[in-house]
Amino acid sequence: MATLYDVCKKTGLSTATVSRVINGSGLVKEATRERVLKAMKELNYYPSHAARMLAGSKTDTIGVILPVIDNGYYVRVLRGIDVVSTRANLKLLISFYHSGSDLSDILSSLSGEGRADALILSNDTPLQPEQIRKLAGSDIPIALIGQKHEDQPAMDSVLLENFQGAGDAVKHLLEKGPKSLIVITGPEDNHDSQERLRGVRQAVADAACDVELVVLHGDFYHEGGRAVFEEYVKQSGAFPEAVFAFNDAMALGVLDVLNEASVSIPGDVQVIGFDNNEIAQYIGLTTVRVPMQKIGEEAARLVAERIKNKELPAESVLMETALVARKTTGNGASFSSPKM
Amino acid sequence: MATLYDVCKKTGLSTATVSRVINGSGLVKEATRERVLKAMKELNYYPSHAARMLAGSKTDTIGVILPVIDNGYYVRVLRGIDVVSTRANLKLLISFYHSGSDLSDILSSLSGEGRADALILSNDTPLQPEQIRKLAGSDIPIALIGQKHEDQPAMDSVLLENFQGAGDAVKHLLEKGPKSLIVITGPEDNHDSQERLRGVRQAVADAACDVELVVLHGDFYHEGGRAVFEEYVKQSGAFPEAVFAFNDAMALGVLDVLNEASVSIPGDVQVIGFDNNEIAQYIGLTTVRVPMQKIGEEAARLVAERIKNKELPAESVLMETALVARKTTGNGASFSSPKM
DNA sequence: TTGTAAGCGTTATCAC
DNA sequence: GTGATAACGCTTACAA
Repeated sequence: MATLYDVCKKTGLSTATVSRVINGSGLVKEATRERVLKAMKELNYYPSHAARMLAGSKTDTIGVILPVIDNGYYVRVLRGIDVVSTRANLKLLISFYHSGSDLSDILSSLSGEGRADALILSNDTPLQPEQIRKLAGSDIPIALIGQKHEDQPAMDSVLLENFQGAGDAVKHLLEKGPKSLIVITGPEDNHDSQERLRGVRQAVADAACDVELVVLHGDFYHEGGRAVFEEYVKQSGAFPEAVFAFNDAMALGVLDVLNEASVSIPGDVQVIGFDNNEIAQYIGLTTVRVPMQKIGEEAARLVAERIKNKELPAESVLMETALVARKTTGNGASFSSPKM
Repeated sequence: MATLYDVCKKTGLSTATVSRVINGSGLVKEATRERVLKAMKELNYYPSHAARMLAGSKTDTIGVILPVIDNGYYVRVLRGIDVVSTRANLKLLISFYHSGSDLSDILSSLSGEGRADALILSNDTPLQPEQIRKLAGSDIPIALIGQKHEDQPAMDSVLLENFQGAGDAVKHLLEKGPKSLIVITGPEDNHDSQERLRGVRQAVADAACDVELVVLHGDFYHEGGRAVFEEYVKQSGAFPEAVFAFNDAMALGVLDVLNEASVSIPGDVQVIGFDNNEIAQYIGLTTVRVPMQKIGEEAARLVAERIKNKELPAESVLMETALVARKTTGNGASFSSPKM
């Protein structure tokens, strides 16, 4: 591997000058510049990332921490992060965590060992913002996705318009004047879920009609949604007229139950999900669109800016959601299950 | 940030000794060891990754290069890579490329700048293995996914049993004795697609029946599959009795056309895809399962081993595929489109 | 505009 | 077992 010294030798210049042309910093005569560039090409020289990190104390790397991906959601977020960080010439060091992994280990190796200049941390973390800040050290910029934080320094967040989105969903459902409305939430400590529930309550109150609102506690999983809904149906002995699941996966579980009982959708029961995932689009599930890629883009933008200027005030970006009305609430052709 | 020196100061030991306990290398008296460990905790010391890289010339990082993910396929592969690399204490530096990005840039920054100890490169690369090797330098271990290579040093590969899988699909289709069989391939230069086509031809020959085999050229995309099939139907003025699309996305395109024409599936037309993606599972598309996560695991295993021992002979792992018979070929309940 | 030289925080080779 | 000390390949004041 050719080193900076080799380039110096070949050009007869000092390390300082060669370094300057590599970094585009400082003033260098154009002729010199070209001489250096030429030598670099000829020697097939690439600056050692390790040495630059050590001497310059920056890594050009963003550490990304995501929950284990298998639902297609975080892939899109990741894609957004990638788009922006590539543009900013930042590499992505990615860690996935699941219930078994120790998040503090990940944080310390990313931040403590200095492998990254900034962190993007997605929601569903078992840690509170304060703990994250403590574990990651006080210096590194952090962007939190889907997690609220109160006054942590150098900590940005990308939030979702959950309240609004959930409200829209409920309004849409109430248009047909159902007597009962079931909502199926996510995990109790999930911020998104909490906000959605607030939105639901508000919308029901605003509607000033007398639907019966029933809140069922789900877990954001298909099977979980199915189970909790099935249980409810069994208990109550009847189907509700409207169901709003706080994500698409659970809505699919609800559809399973409905289809198995040959209930007409949306004739007898309307169903709405949240996310607008691939299957929702494919089968025509009415849902609330989440701009996943944009979320990633914003998170990356925030940390990229904060890397350049650490003094920036903490920013909190709110991402828009939008109701996508489809067949399961009576828009377009009638819904027919793919799972007969 | 506390440094090694701080630990030395605090313990009265030399850098050599402290370094030894950090790395678990060399002999250190147990009492000393504990003293050091204690000091590290107290100082909240983490070894600088940059310095270790520079001095030790290893990065503990695998560079992963994947096509832009939006089909859920590579997420699963990534998950597999993650599982194994986490276990081996290797971090993942991930780059996505798309037609617009310059793969050679990615390779040089990962390998040339020494950011990674090994590379995992997924298929659909515009580059040949020889070019990849050249760009990445001759030293770094590389595992190729889904790409054959001839005798590149320190280059492993993870291949798929495409031939077999495609053959199984065809056999399954021919059981009902269709008069015509359409296959829709991927891009012409795609290795997987080529092998699948070989498998198809062989199976048709072996069957020794007189199906008419028609090969349509697709692109692995839903819309592309739909378009090419629609065109065929228009030209021929009739529906074939069996369709084998070389991935699930295109098979969904075929189903679109069939459903719009209210053709009975599998009564009139049988359809098979390839991949076993989420939608295929959901709607009951017969397909060939690809062990995506296992592919990632194998790739990571290969490079992890090669990092430890560069002299290992090049290895080529063949991953099993398996036919998953579902409704679109008459298994289970009859198929009914979700997209009426 | 260019050069000198002092770090950056480890690892590893020798000695002791 | 432990300690000096020389790399590792760059960045960046400070000089010139």
